[in-house]
Order: sequence, then structure tokens, then C-alpha cells
Amino acid sequence: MKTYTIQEITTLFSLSPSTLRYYEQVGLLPKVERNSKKQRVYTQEHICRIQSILCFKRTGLPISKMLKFFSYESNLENNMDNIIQLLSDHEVMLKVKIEEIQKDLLHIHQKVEYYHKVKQSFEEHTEIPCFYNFKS
Amino acid sequence: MKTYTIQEITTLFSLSPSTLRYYEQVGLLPKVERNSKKQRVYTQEHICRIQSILCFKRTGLPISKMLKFFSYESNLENNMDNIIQLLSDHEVMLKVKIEEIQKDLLHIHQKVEYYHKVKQSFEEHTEIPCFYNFKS
DNA sequence: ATAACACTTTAAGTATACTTGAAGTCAAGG
DNA sequence: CCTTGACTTCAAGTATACTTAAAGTGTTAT
Repeated sequence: MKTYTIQEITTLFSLSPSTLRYYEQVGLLPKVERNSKKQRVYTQEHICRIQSILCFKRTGLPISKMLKFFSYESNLENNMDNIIQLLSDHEVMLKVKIEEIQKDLLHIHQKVEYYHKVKQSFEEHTEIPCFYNFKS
Repeated sequence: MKTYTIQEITTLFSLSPSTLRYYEQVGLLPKVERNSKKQRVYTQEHICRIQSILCFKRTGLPISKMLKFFSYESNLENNMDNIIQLLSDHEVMLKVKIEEIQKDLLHIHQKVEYYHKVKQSFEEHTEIPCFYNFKS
């Protein structure tokens, strides 16, 4: 089975060695075996786990909830409802957040456009447009 | 001109009084006038500013950059390009992030579906489906 | 008058997620 | 042999964004 050094993992995921050790320490990564030099040896399993962690991280799931998720996962029979609940909650939260951010993106885009107009008026010595009106 | 107490602002935006004082302290909110009791008196201007702050906050712009933005805004003539740069960078970053999060949302949704299936198989004593395969 | 209430200031504390520093181990190369 | 490089541990430090505690002020209610 193919294995990976900590360096290979850091380049694969743009994570620092410290972060990987930290994730292991807090329990996000399960037991990482060591080679004869006591150095960490990562496997495909770890890679999958890190992908999950980063997916959760990008979407704003805190480490505490990731830990819950993985603990449910490791004892699935007794946590079927818990795991579904946790994931569904996160999914719902995320959908709301995406909607919010998309509205905010529009606002920001309108600000960019506004300042482009202001710049133009400024360069042409014409009138400066009214300030962009924030409507939430 | 209509004015607002700190309490009114907190209920309007679901922010704590401390947060509002903190925002003022770090310079996110410009000079807040006081009444005879030395209590803060907020105006429509502050409300607009808070809306901007919260928009930036939701989209992940750190306070340090908000401060830059507002300082550029208060001396626009000399910062036309700076303000456009800052906003455009944020806009680009945000678009990338939304795409990322939408992919992640899909993954999470698939996990939810997977565990629903697992639950079903478990209840019906049928076979448990293969683990959902994470493809980034 | 005295207590309650709504604010005030200042400094210190908290949460989250890392990051850094110091000191040590081990195999390989000059 | 001794240095270099890549790791190791463990504890302490950092960044960001608040939050809380302690002590005080001024108007209102009993």
C-alpha cells in the first residue's frame, strides 16, 4: 500500500506540518503510524480524511463539530440519527449562507461599479454620481 | 434628524453593545456623538456604516481591510485606484469562494444522502451501501 | 433618599485555529 | 567524526474578533 511522508501531504494539501500534527493532536486525524525513524507515515485513508476535514473547514464547520462527526462515523450504528442531523443542519446553514453571500456579492459588485463611475467622472471633471445606496 | 440609542442599534442588527463599542474603538465606526448623559447617539449614517461592515463581515473581509476601505473612502480623490483594487480583489476572492463552497455543499449533500441510505439498509437489515467516494 | 436602570470606561479574558520556539533524534554525506 | 536535513515532542505564543468584569455616572421610580 502506498504511503506518504508529512512533506508529501503538506504539498498535496498546502497545509503546514504543524497543522497536520495539530489535527492529529486534537483527534481529527486518527492514529498515524510511524516508521523506524519515528516519523509519521500517512496512508490513503488519511488523505481521504484530510479531504473531508478541508471540505468541512471551507464550509465553516468548526473543529468541535468535525470531531463529533468523526466520532459518530466510527460508531455509526448508534449514531445514525446524530450523523444525519449534524450533516443536515450544516447543509441547511450552508444554503442560507450561500444565499446571503450572493446578495453581499451583488452589493460589493455595485460598489465596484460605483467607484469606477466616480473615477471616470473625476478624470473627466464631470459631476460625481450620487453615493451608491445600500439596500438590504 | 432621527437618532438611535445603543439599544435600538443592537436590536436592529443583533449586535451586542460591546461589539458596537468595540467597532467604534478600532475605528470602524466614525465619531459617535453623545447626549447630555454621555451616552452614544447613533444616526442614519451609522446605520449605513454598520450595514457595510456587516456585509463585509459576512463575506469574510477582515477588520483590517475594512479599515483600509473606510480610510480610502474618506479621502477618495487620492485613493480612487486603491479602493477599486481592494473591492475588486474582494469580489474576485468571493466568487472563487462561492464556487468552492457550492462544490462542498454538493459533497455534503451526498454525504447526507449516503447516510440516509445506510440508515434505511440498517433498518431493513439489507446490505450497507459502499462508502460514498469523495472526489474533489 | 435610595434603589433600579441604562448606560459609561478601561483592562483583562475568551474562543478558535493554528504557529513558533527550543531542544532532541536519527540516518546520510563529506 | 561531524554536520546537515528532515523529522520529532512539548509548551508557549499569535491573530482575529469579540466578551466580560469591575467600577462609575446620571436620570427615573418608590
